[in-house]
Amino acid sequence: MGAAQAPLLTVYRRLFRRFGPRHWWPGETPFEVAVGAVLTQNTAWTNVERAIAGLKRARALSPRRILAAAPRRLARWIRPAGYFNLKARRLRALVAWWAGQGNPVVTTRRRPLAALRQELLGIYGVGPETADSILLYALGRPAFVVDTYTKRIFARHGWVSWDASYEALQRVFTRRLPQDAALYNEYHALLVELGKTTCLKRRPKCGECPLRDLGTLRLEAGA
DNA sequence: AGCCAGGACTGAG
DNA sequence: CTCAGTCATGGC
Repeated sequence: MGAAQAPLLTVYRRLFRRFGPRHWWPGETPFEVAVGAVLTQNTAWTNVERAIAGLKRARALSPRRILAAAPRRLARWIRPAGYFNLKARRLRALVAWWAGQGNPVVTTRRRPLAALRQELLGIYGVGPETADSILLYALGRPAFVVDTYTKRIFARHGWVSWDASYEALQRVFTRRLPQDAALYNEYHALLVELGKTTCLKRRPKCGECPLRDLGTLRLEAGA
């Protein structure tokens, strides 16, 4: 530790200076955050907002209402989020788990992070990123969220390999940063902002990237 | 008119 | 295990 974690904190400070606090996750309650985590899978957030608005308009944004709804109806409410049939099923699976826990924010508080993460991964439609998003942004646990932007940004700078696995990429962060939910919260949000505004897929605006001159960090090799 | 978006599951090899 | 195919709307 010590010197090894410095580069990642430097990256963080640069992003924070550029973009400021992101106030993530957009969502009024932990339950809404968890729902959003499923709805946003491979989907633009603006579409997720419409879907959540649809649920609210139908007064259906609660575990009971979602579990009671017919699949068709649930799918119709979340239609703007895309993949609505698929996501209706995934949502139901997650909400069934959520309701079964009582209030997960309270009931999971003392459970080991790794075990809880494994349990989430066992839910239909919950993969690594969705699980970590729920852990971090709904449950306040220090689970670093890795997404396409994270990989693209770090790989494009040559700091990690393009074919690094999710877990490998996550370890780069968790092994070099303090286990701090507030830090992970802001860090991921900042990476998404950089990804949406600057580190674009086809036409990256590398000239505007605040990380441009950081040089070689070799985050994997040193780990 | 494509391309892209805060992925995950499935079946084939 | 790796990997293409699948799922679908809306913005640019």
